[in-house]
Amino acid sequence: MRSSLGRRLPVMADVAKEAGVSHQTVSRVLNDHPNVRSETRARVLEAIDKLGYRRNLVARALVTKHSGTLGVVSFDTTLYGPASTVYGIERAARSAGYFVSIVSLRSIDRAGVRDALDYLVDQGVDGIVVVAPQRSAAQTLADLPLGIPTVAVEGGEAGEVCVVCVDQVAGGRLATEHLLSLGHETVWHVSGPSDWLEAEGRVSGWRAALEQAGREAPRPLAGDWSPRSGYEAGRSLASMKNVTAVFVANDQMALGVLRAFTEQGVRVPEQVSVVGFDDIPESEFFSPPLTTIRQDFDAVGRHSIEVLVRQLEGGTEERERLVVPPTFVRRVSTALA
Amino acid sequence: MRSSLGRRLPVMADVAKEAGVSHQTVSRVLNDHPNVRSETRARVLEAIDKLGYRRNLVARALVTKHSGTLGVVSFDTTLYGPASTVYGIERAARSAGYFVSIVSLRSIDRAGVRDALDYLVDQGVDGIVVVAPQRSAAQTLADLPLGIPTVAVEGGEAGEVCVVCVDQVAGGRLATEHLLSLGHETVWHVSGPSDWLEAEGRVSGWRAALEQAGREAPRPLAGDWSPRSGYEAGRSLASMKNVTAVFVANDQMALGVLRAFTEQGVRVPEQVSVVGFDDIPESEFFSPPLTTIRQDFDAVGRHSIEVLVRQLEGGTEERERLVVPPTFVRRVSTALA
DNA sequence: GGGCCGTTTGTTAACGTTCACAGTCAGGCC
DNA sequence: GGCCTGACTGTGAACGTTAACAAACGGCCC
Repeated sequence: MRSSLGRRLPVMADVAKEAGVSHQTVSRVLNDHPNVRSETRARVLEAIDKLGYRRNLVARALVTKHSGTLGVVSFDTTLYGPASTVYGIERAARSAGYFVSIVSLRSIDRAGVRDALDYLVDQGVDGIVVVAPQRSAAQTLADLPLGIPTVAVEGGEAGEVCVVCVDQVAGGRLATEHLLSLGHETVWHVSGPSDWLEAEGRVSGWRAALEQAGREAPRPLAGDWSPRSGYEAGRSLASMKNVTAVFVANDQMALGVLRAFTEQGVRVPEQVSVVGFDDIPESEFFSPPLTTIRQDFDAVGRHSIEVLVRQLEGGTEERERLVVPPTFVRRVSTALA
Repeated sequence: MRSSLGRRLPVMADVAKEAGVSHQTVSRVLNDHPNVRSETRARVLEAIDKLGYRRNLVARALVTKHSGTLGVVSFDTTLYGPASTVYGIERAARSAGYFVSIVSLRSIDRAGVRDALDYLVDQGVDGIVVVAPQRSAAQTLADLPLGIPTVAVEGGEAGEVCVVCVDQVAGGRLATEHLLSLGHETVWHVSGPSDWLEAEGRVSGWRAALEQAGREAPRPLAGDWSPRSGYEAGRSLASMKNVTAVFVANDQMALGVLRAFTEQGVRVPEQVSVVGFDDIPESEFFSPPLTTIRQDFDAVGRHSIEVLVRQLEGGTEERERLVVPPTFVRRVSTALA
C-alpha cells in the first residue's frame, strides 16, 4: 500500500535515536509529562519535526485502552432532524477531542441496533451515542447493558442509560394551545409513525391541551413523516367540512398538507390554520410561511456529547436526563377562527 | 471504566486455554484459515461462545496495519445533498465491511481540510473519501499527496486522486434546453456560491445551452443555496418585466423564488416557468410542484466506496474518474411561453 | 561526609493480536 | 523400513506505544 515509497514511516524509536534519548523520553514529551528538561524537550521536538514523525494512535489505544473515538448510531441521516443532530454531535465531539464513528441504520429493529452496538464496541469506541427515536430502538437499548458509557438521544425512558431529548409533549401543547387561543373549536392532528417516541409525545401534548380546554380530540391521521403522507392526510382533511385547525407532526408533512389544501381550493390561513413541527430551513418559505415548533437539534447534539464526556472523564455513574425545550415560531399559516 | 464488574474481558489466550489449543489456533479459526481440523474448530468456537470472547480489533489493526475504517470528510452535512451522499457512503462502506469515521467541516478552507485529513490519517484509516464540492477544498486535495488511497466526491479535476461526481454541466443543459424547448426567449439563472464547483458546472451548462441556441445569457443572480437567498433573487426577478423562465441552481433556492413570486403576484407557470436542481423530497409538493434535475446522491456515495475499495484491495494505482448522469424530472412549474 | 529527596532519564515489561517458522503425525510410495 | 509430502498445530517474535520500576545525579541538611 505504502509501497510507492520504500521507506517506512518513522516510529518513536527513530525519533529517540535522532534526538539521542530513549523512546520513553519521546513518549513523555508527546504526552506533556512534567519532568522533562526543557532542553531535552526541544531536541525531541526538533527530531520529530525533522523526521516528520506522527504518533501511532492504534498502538496507543492498545495499551491505554482508550481509542479516543465515540460511536454514533443513527436512523436515516437523510432526514433533517437526525442529520442536524448528528452534525451537532460530531462537532461537539471533535471539539472535545474525540473522533466519531457513525453507523446509520436503514430500519430499526432489535437485531439492527444490537449489531450496530456490537460493531462499535468491537471497534473499541470509548462511548456511544444512540439516536433512538423509535420505541423499539429505545427498548433494545434499555435491554442490553453493554458495559460502556452510553447516551440515548430522543430515547424516552431508556432503562439504565442517560437521555437527552426535546420535550415533545410541551411542543405538542404549544402548537395546540396556540390554535385554541385563536378561537378554533378543536384541533386536528396529523401524526408521525406510531412507533416513534417523538410522534407519540406530540400526540400526548396535543391531546392534553385539548382535554384541558374541555374539547373533544378528533381521531388523529397517521403519517410517516414524508411530504407524501402529509399530502394524503391533507386530502382527507380537505374533504371534511368542520376542519379549521390542523397540527401536523413535522414540517415536511405540513408541506404536503398545504399542497393538498391548495389543490382542493382550501385557503390557508383564511379557512384552515396549520402548525408544523421542527422548523426546517424551508418552512419559512412555504406558501404560506409555516407557523411551527422549533427544535434545537444542535443543542441536543451538543448536550449528548457533554453528558457522555462527563461520564467518560468524570466517571460519574448516575444516569442523567436532559430535556431541551422547544420554542414556538409564529408565521402566517395560522389565523383567528 | 469497566470497574463495575471486576473480571477482565477474555482474550485469545483465555479461549486457547479453555479449548486446550494454542492461541495461534484460535487466531486461525477466527480468520478462516483452511488447515484446522473441524473438530478443533468446533471446540474453539464453543470456547469462544462460552467465554463470550470478542476479538480486539485494535490489537489486530496494530499488527496488520489495517484498521478496517474509512475516513469521510464532508462539508455541512445538514444540507440534503451532502447528507444523502454521506448516507450512501456509509451504507456502502459498511456492506463492504468497513467502518466509517466522519469529520464534518463548518467552513472549508485549506487549513480545515488539511487538519481533517491529518486527523483521519493519524487515526489509522485505510482510505479517505472527501466530499469536496468547493473549489478551495478540491484544490487543497490536489496539492497534498497523502500516501493513502483517496477519492474525491464532486472534486472537479482534483489532481492525483480519483473522482466521482454528477455531471453538473449536463444538468444545467438539461434544465435550460427544456425551458428553451417550451418557447422561452431566454432563461435566467439563480446560481449557487461561486466557489462551489457544482454551482460553476450548472452555470456552464446553462450558458452553453443558451449559446448553442443563439441566445444572449442574462447576468446570473448569485445565491448561497439557502431558501432566503432564492427569495431575494426571486424578488429581483419579479420586478423585471421580461423574465419568463428561470433555472435555479437548487431546489431550496427555487422554493424561495416561488415564494417571492407568489408574494409579488407572479403566477408560476402561467407567467414564469421555474426549474430547480436536486429533486429533494419536498419539491414534488411545492406550489406548484417543481420541475427539476435529479441527482442520484446515493449512487454517488456507492460509487465512491466502490472506487476506494477497488484501490484498497485491488491495489490499482490508476486514477479513475466516474461521472453519474443527472436526470430530468418534469412537474408543473414549467409551461409553454 | 552521609543520608535523603526530587528531578530527570533509561530499561524492561506489558497490551492482544498476527506472521514466520518449526514441529508432529499419519499416510503413501519405493 | 525409510523417506517424502501434506495436513495440522505450536512457539517465538514482531507491531508501536505506555506503565512500572530502577538508576543516576545534584542539592540540601545535619
